[in-house]
Amino acid sequence: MAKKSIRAADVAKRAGVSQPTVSRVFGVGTKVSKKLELKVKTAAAELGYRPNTLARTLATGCSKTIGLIVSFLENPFYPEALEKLSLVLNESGYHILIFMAANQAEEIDTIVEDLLDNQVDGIIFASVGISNTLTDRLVKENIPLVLFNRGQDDPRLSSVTSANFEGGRTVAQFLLAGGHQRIAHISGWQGSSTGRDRQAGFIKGLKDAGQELIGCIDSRFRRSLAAEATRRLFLGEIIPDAIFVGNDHMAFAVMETIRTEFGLRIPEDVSVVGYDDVSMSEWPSFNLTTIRQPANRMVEETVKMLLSMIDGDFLTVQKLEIDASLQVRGSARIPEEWPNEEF
Amino acid sequence: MAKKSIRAADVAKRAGVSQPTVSRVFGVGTKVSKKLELKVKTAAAELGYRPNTLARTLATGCSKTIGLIVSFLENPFYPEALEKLSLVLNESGYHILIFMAANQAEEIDTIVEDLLDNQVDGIIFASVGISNTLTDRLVKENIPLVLFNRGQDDPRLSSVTSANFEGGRTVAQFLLAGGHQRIAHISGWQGSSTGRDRQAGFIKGLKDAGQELIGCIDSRFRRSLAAEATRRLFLGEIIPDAIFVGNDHMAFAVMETIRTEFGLRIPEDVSVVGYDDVSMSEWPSFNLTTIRQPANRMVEETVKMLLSMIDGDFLTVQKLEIDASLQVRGSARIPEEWPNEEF
DNA sequence: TTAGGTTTTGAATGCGCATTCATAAAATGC
DNA sequence: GCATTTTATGAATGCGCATTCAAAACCTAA
Repeated sequence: MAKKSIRAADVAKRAGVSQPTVSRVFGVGTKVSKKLELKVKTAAAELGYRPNTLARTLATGCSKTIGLIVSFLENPFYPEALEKLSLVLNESGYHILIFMAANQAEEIDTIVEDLLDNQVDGIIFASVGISNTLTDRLVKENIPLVLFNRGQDDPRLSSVTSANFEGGRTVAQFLLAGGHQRIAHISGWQGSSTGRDRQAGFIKGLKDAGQELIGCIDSRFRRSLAAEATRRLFLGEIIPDAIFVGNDHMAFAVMETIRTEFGLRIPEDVSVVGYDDVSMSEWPSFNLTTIRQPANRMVEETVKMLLSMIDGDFLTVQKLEIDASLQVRGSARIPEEWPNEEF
Repeated sequence: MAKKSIRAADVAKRAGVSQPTVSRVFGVGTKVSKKLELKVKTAAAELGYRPNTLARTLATGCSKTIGLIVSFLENPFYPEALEKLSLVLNESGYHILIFMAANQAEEIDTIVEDLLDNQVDGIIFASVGISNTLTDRLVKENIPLVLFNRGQDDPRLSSVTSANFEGGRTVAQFLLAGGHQRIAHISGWQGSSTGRDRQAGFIKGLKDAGQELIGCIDSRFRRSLAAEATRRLFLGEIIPDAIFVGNDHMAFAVMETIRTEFGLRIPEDVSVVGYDDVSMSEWPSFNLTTIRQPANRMVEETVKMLLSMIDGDFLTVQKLEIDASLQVRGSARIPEEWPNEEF
């Protein structure tokens, strides 16, 4: 059907050399005399030759593609990260085989099988967890793997997250400094390290000052659940004067619910703080005070880590936590004495 | 380094058959006696054998992966579409090699080369254009290709869009029926068919009623430009009482600028209508009246079209326009007599 | 029972490239 | 100028699977 593609052998014949020579010209780290190289290159150009990546992969065992499993794409943090990830990986000559996943273990397993069948050189899990048995397999098969924005206890797993615990604590200090007395938390999924750590840090921060949460609801990073949680909080006995929400995506829903369903003002009546600092946070409609999770750096570190694992440096296995600082905007009362470092 | 992988030949030896027999068991449309099939399958299971997709691709010339080039990921329409695309393609047994692109011809060319080197079976361009020379190449090389949410005149190109012209016209009729007198348009990129068609339809709709735009600014689907355009419009001599914005993504910026910078109310002072109906449109903060572009159907049709082209049915080449209806919400004055079909 | 026909199966080959190994060419030393 | 080391090249082989083709096994009918 399609016109037969030109192979290295065709170029070789035209250039009057052997096929391996052509292969060497287009390969990396292989040497050919200037003279032949020129002949080969012109012949290749005349024929419009391009090496077949697949054949190369089959021969070398290295595909220059990495598998990416991502979920929660409705949270703008992930499209943003995805875009950067693509950029950085492409710069390093890697391709991305992408899969969307709900967060079910069996589904992940299937996807990973699929990735392995396709000979990916490494895998990035963006905001998805991995089962123990799957970890066993991947480690045994020596497949480099990094968890992005999600940590797991297993010491064999590398991950890049922000300093979620610290971030949560910072928020607590900020809200306390603002004199809030009735603080609640609408948390991210407690089945995820990010959700747990942010919450734990937050609670710790309150506790250190002798305060306790007046309410804490797991809304699993979902807008609808966050809105529902907000309703429960504001229909309760004690209504909060501050809410820390597990990520920005949910925080927007919380803010809207507070405003439209309860007619309260932000931050006059209620302070809201989020986590992520997605670009939407600075939209005037939200102007959300939030913990800035630097997607750029997280992506860079993720790729760096993965690539060095691919290069065989398994000492790279580590759990990296990127600093996460508070981005003060207008959705939460600003304490008088708060150090105004940001801007 | 990694444990040597088990090949079909290993399974064959263990099952006491030949390698081709194993190949036939795992291939499609190939027959093997029940007896041998069982032996092979148990042997394969015992060894944990999985066929190497790459080798298969090399042998068959069909990779079961499609290349996806996408830009404007900051517009939530595309993450939404991407997610569905992934779902539908995976269901059909296809994988996605994804590339982000700014919209520059040369960059696209490079990406496409890359895709071809990787032997993709087909390509989807999501919201990116394609040059004539590239079209020539792809057509000559017989690479199936579908443009998603972007049309081009070239008769050799397939595309799936919504009925942008009609959509634009509908908005015009809606705003006219609402009695608006000073209507402006902040358009999508006029270098894209979507941007042009929506604008053309809108203008036509106005013209048919004897009205004209009081202002029309190309904001190239970008938030910042849309905000800037809004400022220009509202600082002008005649202040609009209605604005049709080329997509929701920009419309949000327009609404915010109108509210926060000019202190005007929507829809009392100004009506705003968008295009796409991304999920954010129904958030209370925006409650945006907009043209609903059914991502689900568009994705399904795109995949259907692409797959039948891959199956060799090039009669499938066509330009498909999906119906786009108005989703009436609260961001624009609702005419008394407007047929309330939606919900 | 045997000729003719229908399936099944295996040996051989190719997909396009990289790599080992042996040989030829060039460069170096004295 | 010759022996020795270094470098450049080509023939052969393998990556893992699918497919052609011919041989073998199985059926069917008379």
